[in-house]
Amino acid sequence: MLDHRSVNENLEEVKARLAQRNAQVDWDRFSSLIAERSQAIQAFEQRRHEQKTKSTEFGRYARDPEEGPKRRAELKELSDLIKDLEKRQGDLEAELEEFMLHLPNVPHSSTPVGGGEEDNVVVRTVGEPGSYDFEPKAHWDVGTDLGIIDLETATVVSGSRFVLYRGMGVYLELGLAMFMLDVAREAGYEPVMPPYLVLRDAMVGTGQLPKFEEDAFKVDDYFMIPTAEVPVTNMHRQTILEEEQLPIKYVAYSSCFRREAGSAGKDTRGITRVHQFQKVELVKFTRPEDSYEELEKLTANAETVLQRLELPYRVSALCTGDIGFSAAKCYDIEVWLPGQRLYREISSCSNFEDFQARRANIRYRPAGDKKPKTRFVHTINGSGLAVGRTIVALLENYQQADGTVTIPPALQPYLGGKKVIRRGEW
RNA sequence: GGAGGAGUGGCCGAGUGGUCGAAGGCGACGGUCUUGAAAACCGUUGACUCUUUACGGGGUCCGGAGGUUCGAAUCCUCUCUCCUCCGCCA
Repeated sequence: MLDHRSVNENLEEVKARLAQRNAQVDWDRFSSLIAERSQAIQAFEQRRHEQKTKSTEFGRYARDPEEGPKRRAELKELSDLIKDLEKRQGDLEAELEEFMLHLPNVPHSSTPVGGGEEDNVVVRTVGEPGSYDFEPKAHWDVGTDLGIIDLETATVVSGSRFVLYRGMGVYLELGLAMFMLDVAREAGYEPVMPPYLVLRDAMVGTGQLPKFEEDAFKVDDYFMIPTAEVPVTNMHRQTILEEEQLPIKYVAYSSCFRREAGSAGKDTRGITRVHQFQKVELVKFTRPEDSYEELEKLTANAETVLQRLELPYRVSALCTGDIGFSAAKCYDIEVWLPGQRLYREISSCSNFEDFQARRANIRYRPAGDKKPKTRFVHTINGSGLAVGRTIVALLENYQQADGTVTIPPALQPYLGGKKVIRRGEW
């Protein structure tokens, strides 16, 4: 959420910046809300002050047969008026809050300006796509032939857009997760396994709600997490941290659940877009002045996984038209998939600045000075990595002509020393 | 699920209708004293928000929401969380 005061102070600039990300905003409504709210608050507070003064004074006259009833009646009238004023103030504040919750974040100055995916900027390409003396297959063929990905059975059990891993597919999933956790641990992240069901407030805190409710699965009053970013970022909601604690770094392993509303027909083959997948997520809480440096580091931490797995990839800076609702800056890490001959997103690393912190009310107290005012932290997160898509990348990049898949050395210790995945072996 | 109990400032803990944002203690910070430190003593010490160039002046918040009242930390209703006992359970 943006701060309505600073938006109001920099109105023209914010208008222009949000227009770059194609946000439709009723700015006239914003301006009138600001004015009405301020007016309502002042009216209420003025009367409230009057009431406090007179009520205290009333104590002296309460039992006076002359003054008592007279003053009581007068105060009753004032009290009724105040109730109306208070309600009006509350209504306006709620309306402004609702308005602000629907505004996306302002893109950072380093975010490329552009209308859509085609305007994203590749900032680096790492590793060379391998060469194959046969036609590399897509992962759905490789995985199905090996018997480690069973899409047909998943459909029987749960319908479309689900995956069922079996045999070595299971160990691949868990081994990769452990490997990624270790990479993050080396970089100083504390491991977390969060709840998969969260309160509505948590979803509002990280920006999934109220605007994107149709994207989430709901169970009773709970929401199923679309990413561990939600429970992990909200670990510190409504709290004031000490500056010495920052940066706080967590790595979480969790399943993620997404409706994939609005992506009908997109990526229907294979396991790149399913309703449930697992992901290792990196989350940081930092001082504002450090957040962009920390974003670079976090992105590098995610890249380490690909480098050790020796998978070719590239990193793109998303443009203003393609960036997520809550993000000010975002890098996508895309892994090369020879079977499909394309780069596919495997991680998305974003700096939200204080956008989430303001929603979830996550602050810190600067060290040093006598009476430091609390400030909002900056939050950063990124996948490190999406496990399912990493399996996709391994299957497509390490497939052999005979249908087997070799396991990169860095991962072998996590798979009991196994070097090759063969059909029927687990 | 049933029966009790409890939620107050960074922490502990008083406070059952008015002058309470809230005693007292601890902690932290500043100062006096000291060669230095400790002790002692004095002082400061919540968040948010409106208004103001500034100085300042208001308002809100005692788990949350609503209600009663001229006036609520205090009374009422609902709700959330935690603790104890019983039941159930991976």
